[in-house]
Amino acid sequence: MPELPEVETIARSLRNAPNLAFSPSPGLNKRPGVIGRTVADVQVNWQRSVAEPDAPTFCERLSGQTIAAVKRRAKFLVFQLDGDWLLIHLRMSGDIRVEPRSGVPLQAHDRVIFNFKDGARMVFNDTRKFGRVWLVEDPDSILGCLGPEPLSTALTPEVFSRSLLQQKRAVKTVLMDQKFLAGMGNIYTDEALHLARIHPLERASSLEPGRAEGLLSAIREVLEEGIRRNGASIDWVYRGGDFQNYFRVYQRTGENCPDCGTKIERIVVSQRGTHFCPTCQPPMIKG
DNA sequence: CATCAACCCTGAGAGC
DNA sequence: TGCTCTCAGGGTTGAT
Repeated sequence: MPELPEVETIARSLRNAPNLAFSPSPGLNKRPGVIGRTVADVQVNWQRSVAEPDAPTFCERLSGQTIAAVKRRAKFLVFQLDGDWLLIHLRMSGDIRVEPRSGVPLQAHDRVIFNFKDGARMVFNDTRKFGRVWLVEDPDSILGCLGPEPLSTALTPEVFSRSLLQQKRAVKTVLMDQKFLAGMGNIYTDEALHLARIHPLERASSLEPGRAEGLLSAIREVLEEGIRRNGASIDWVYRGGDFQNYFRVYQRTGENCPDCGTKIERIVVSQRGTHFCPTCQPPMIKG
């Protein structure tokens, strides 16, 4: 599922020069981007993929607007247009393609198709239909409640530690709370907790400053490695990344811990499959 | 406020 | 081989 590194990878490819040639399987840095392209019309194949406004208004208002910039905030793709902002959340199975409008057939699960005036199109494909698109005047109406970006220098170890100390919930639950920290998902949370040698069920408030700082470093390390490897390609959505080959614990239940060899265990935390090493990440002894 | 379960969906994988 | 069944999973919503 796309988390911060996957969305960042897609955002970067969308910022590539728009005049690159379309070819069957180009590397991520050779795919044509969308900056400067103008929307001609929009086709919605699944109404519920459009969160706001209603689908007909969404299509009508987008027509004629030009993409000025593409950014990422948390797991959102953020497109700055002429007056409005287009937001896309890929959720579990969403993906974005940029391709020619003619000569290339649409695919199964193509939900929203943005046709550009220059003959290209951007396609939002989403097998499980969990993803959403928004068209809003003020992006903060959707993004305003998000917590800090984990890679931002504004998030200092001191700030992070102080925030954790105020949270009684399990540390994994807290890290995945988008209001607390923006962009972490199940994969990178499990990976970061293993790297930091912290049990996923430990109360966040029990992490003293030293371990909180270690946790922030681990979060940044796994996110940066994910971005460096162009994200992870799993859930049958191939995005060109290969971080899935370097998971320490995620979906490795019963396999050996890369650090100590103990069998990786799986539990459920906040309704999410959670993978950890019982030796490297021992439960806190209350005292 | 914290916690928890249901919900939205599809297809992979298991079981038969 | 092919059918049916179970389940994962991000984020939202509603119940406890």
